[in-house]
Amino acid sequence: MAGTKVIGLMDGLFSINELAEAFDISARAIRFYEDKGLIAPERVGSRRVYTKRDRGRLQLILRGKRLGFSLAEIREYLDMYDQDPTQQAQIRLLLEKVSERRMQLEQQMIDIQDTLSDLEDIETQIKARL
Amino acid sequence: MAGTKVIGLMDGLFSINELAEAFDISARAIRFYEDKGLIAPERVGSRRVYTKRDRGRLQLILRGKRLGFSLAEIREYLDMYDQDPTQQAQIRLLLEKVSERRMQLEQQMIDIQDTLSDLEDIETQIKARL
DNA sequence: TTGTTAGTTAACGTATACGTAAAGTAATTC
DNA sequence: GAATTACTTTACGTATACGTTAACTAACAA
Repeated sequence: MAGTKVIGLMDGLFSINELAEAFDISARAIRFYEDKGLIAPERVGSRRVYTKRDRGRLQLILRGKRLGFSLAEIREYLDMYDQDPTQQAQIRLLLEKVSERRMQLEQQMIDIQDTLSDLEDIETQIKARL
Repeated sequence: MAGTKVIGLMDGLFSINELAEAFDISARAIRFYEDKGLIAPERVGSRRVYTKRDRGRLQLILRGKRLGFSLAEIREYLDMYDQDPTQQAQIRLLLEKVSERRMQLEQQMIDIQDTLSDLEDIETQIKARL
């Protein structure tokens, strides 16, 4: 079973390598996310087959990573999405985390500015010596 | 020698714990940075004594960390600052790195926006059910 | 003199997120 | 039927950034 074409996998279905390529990550990474319970594709024989929904989850995983959340945290939020979306308490918790992250980003922006301005000073000094 | 007050340490001089407290990091972390060659305080006996300049370096280290640079990278840039500041090539390299980081931050901002907007959708749906 | 405090070095331990073989299997191609 | 392709599971390895004892030392207070 493993190592076959599975004939295009039908519409809206993807192989692990298709997703890996699409998102520019390794297949190993995707399997790792599965190990950690973040995603659970169906199997055709032993091979993983991903639906559009799985693809969407993967996208959320990657967004979470870019935001600096750990896989464990991302897992919690994915589970949250799966459950009844009326669980307001959890949504508030997520809102809090996102807002924390936003503050961090704002600090980082300041750091970038400070660094750039240090660099400008140096460049100015260099030019002054010429 | 170790375990003394060192009588305020004079003006503009700091103990490891003073710096740890000031920057809200552990003394262990500061020693770790020293191990990695990012900072090199003088000793009075066996105890570390930090000057204002050391303090400045520490601040740069922490800024670098907030920007997502590894300690190894930060070390390179600190070394750069130490050397002749006319080494334009290195400054350009740093400018590149900072600019890369800026792009990442911009992506993160987009991710934050996307996440917030997902959350808004959920909240809207919740309210619609009431 | 005995604590107490504030430090020291040395070294093993920990978490996260994969990378990287190694060895095997199944379907398709030649 | 042999080779190739595209997977699969298992499991050890790696990098980063410290945390955490453990055992020791020196100055000062009581």
